[in-house]
Amino acid sequence: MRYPPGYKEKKHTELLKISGSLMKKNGFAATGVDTLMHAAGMTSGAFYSHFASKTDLLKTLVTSELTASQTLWTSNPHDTAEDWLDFELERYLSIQHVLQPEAGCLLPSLSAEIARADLSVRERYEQELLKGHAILTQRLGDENLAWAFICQLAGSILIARTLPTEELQRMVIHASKLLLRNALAS
Amino acid sequence: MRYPPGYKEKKHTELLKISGSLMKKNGFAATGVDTLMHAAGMTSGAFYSHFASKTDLLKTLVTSELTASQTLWTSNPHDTAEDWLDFELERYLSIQHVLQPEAGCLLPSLSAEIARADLSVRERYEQELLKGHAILTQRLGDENLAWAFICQLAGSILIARTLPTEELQRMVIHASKLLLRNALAS
DNA sequence: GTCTATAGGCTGATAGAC
DNA sequence: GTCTATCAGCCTATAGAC
Repeated sequence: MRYPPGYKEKKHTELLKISGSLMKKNGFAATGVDTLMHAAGMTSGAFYSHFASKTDLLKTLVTSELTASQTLWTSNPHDTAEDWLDFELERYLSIQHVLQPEAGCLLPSLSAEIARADLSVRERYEQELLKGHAILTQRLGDENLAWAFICQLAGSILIARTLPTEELQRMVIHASKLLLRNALAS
Repeated sequence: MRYPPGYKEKKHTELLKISGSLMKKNGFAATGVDTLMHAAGMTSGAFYSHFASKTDLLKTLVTSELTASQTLWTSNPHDTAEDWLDFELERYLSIQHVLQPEAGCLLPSLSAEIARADLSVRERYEQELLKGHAILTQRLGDENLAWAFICQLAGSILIARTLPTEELQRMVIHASKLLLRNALAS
């Protein structure tokens, strides 16, 4: 059977999208190659014509997911630093983000597993995180504040997701917004 | 073979200590029953005379680990709110805590997996987290600030651990300390 | 490029001897 | 209470047909 030109690239992109969703939702270790490929309408054997190993997928995923996040940030329509940041806070610290890890940021879902991964994965991650940090530093005018924002954002979604009631989840993201807005004002 | 009275309780406590270390270091899903039991000098069959299932271990672990963290907090020797908090910030946001997950807090290591666990696990987690939140609220005098602190602390250690160089790790925890100290002052 | 089939190993969990 | 032995199922990865 022949495949049209560009087919592999298209499938590759599709695999990254599907595996991103699955792994953010269920975890990297908990998501098997077979499960992933069947969700993409293929069988496990075809996985290795796209990725050298499961670790290679994680590496690729780190780049594609964090690049997508940066694109989201740069598509923020607001100009002034205050409006820009307010828009991002509302989007990131939303109950939707808490309830839908599969559609959300990589950081709260997969950071713990990335911290335990190969150096090559962490170096790729560092590279992308530094780009995000640079964008935020530009808006905040302060490198330290930018790092603290990243930690607060990821930490809030992470903790909110562990809690069993939406009431507490809302309390956590609300509290986090208050702290960050206060940090901006001072 | 007979076993002296209190032997099971002693082994049970030992198992919790060892499994806590292993799972904080390598992750819950990634740590098998066999690996865990051999680290404790036993074989896998004996696991099930201590815990009904692996999930049951996680549930028990949540209580024992977070209780231990609360004990640490309450053993803080300082009286005034400012000194008490400064002591905790220095202890939690230390490079040792970044480099030694096996000896550190459960939150940065296992929150993502707890968020994906059974409701029974998350309810147990909620119960303990609320106790910690209450302690912090008492010191900070503000419920929202207490939630935001918890998120910032866990998030900072989580993100720092993903980074490949100690230089960046130090930068992240330093930035986090600055934000929290600033929040205290205002 | 994807398929089926399969290898070898690890997983969580159980049964029965001691 | 812990042991050995074992189960069925899943895992990552590979070989070869189409």
